[in-house]
Amino acid sequence: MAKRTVSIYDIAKLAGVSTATVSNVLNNKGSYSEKTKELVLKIAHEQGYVANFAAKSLREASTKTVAIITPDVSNDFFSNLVLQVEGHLREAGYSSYICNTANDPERESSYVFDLLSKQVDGIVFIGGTARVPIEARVDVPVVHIDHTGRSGVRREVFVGNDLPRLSYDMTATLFGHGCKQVALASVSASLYRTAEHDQAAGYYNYLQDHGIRLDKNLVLEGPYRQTSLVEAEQLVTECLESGYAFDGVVALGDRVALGVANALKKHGVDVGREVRVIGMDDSIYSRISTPAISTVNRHTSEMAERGVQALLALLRGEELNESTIVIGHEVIERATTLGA
Amino acid sequence: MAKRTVSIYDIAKLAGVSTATVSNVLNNKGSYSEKTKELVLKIAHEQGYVANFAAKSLREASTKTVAIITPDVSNDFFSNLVLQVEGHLREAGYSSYICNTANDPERESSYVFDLLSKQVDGIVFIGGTARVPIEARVDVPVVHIDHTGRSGVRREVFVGNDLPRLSYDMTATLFGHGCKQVALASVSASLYRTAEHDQAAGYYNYLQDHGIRLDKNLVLEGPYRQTSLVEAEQLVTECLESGYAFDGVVALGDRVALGVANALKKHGVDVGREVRVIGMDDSIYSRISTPAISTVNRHTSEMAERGVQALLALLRGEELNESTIVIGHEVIERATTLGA
DNA sequence: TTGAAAGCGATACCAC
DNA sequence: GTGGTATCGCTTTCAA
Repeated sequence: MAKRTVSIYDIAKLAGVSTATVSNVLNNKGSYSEKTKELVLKIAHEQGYVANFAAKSLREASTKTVAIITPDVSNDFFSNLVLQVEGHLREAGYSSYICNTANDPERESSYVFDLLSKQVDGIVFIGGTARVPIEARVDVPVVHIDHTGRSGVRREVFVGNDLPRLSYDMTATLFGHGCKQVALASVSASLYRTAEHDQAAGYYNYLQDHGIRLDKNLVLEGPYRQTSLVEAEQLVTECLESGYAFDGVVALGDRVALGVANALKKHGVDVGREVRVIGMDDSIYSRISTPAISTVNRHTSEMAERGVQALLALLRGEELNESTIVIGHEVIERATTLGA
Repeated sequence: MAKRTVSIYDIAKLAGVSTATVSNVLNNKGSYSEKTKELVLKIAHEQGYVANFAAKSLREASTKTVAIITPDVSNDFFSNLVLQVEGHLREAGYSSYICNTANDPERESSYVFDLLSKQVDGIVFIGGTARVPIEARVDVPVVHIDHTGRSGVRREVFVGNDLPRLSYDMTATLFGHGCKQVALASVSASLYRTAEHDQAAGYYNYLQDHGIRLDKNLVLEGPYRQTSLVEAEQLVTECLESGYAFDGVVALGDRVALGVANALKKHGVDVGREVRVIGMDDSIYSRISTPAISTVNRHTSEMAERGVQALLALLRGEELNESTIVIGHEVIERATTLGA
């Protein structure tokens, strides 16, 4: 701790060699004698040398860092994706900035500028909008995971489920159990409706395909005010107290489903028999609640993996032949639809 | 997009001024005429200029960035802390690296080296160990939130609850309700036992203070294998099936408490009346489960706030007169102890 | 008010 | 196998 910071230059002087040689040794590049190598390494270690990342990045015009931008890391659907993406990137030698926008579009765009300044090599959006500020000249590759909408960036790829189909399957599951009046429950931030819109589509499509008349009183939509759980509970309570009847609920999210189930339970409804409920995400919420909530596994591991694969390919400068990667999904039935 | 990247030099040339002036204008420093300012700003905007952070950091030997190291961002106790810390830092003009160690000590120490290389201005540890690798010459300030154990860093401060006292209060709550046989349930990674050790202490202390004999069969400790919830469920099940009786459980964590409650419910026990359970963290789990779980609010907002305050003070070069900041806590009683 | 130039730490080309 | 040196983009003295 003699000097404020020990640089490659200090090592060079101490070892009696040039900075070029030190750099070579430290990076396993070029050529040097075994003897020099050992000496340099020894001194570097003794001095507690740590490479200055800023200098390296400046010189190389690359940071080996990518940004992961997500609306809410405290939501475990997103946090799991973030963690997996981060893990795969790490294996590939990339560090990640994890950026939480708290569903705030302004923050999302301010992050983009900030990250551009930080010279990230790529950006991964998880959830939220695909709203890259147009003034921002993003020329790094961008991957959108569970995202909808275009952003106008040159090199970008979308990875996610077929959302209309996913909710179609949810709806079909309920009708398949003999439900006659199926409600839709959705809680979302108004500014971020694109994904919810796609998700709701499957519900509408199913009704249409089967000649079932849409009852707008059974479309329970609310803003994301407090937590989706509480919000959903309220929506269902209001609906019940208005006297509307239903025997099935397609809930766009497990937390929403949990809120729905809670409201029903409080009204003495036997969830799973009298009213069937299906959520989406296969989160821990759906597993721990009683009764256990039927849901849809969205194959997030695959999303993360394919997303990172695509990003790495773009980073390598490869051209991708598909700009949209569709990930499968799977309905998981539990007590709230099986009634077991 | 004519050039690969537009630098301060390009702006200077276009505006017919020097880089020094451009730098001044862009940073509101030094002095310049209103006219120059407007011209520079206009050109910078036109060219889509974005400051190169690496160059700036290199020059200033400061990154205005701090690292937040945490064992598990998918645990909402930690993720909430992380988010709050990040928010406060952001307000103070600092960016954050969020680093997830996945409870892996190797990763924790590799992060430290990595971050040192990235020239972070400070480090915030949340949860986990306080194990800063001794070979690492950390001379940036370090704040430990909900952490125990010293690390040997020069400028560091600890912020957290009085854990022995916290669990003492939990235990007291159960005995206060007339419980006679109170068990302790704890799930933790063996490598990270320091915090759990402190937490368990309160339970032991209470028994000792009140002349209650410790029954080791009622100490339910398990490793963190799958999830603490499942693990706890298993521990309690085993205990019940071995024929040990208890009428109260101090669970070190809400997820643990939830697992305990689930196991009891499955065995037909009326949780809250026959057996009282108290968890810790006041997480969403304790609120959404039925019956609602009694818990301890650990004042995480205050932890985050005081922690960041301390870090900022250290960053400013101030000397702190206290190296340990104790945050209060509060028992929140719900159905699992009130039996309502 | 403005500018010339040094220097932060690392890399890489090109001589030797 | 080794070393001198220009360079990345920016900030900051010190002069003008």
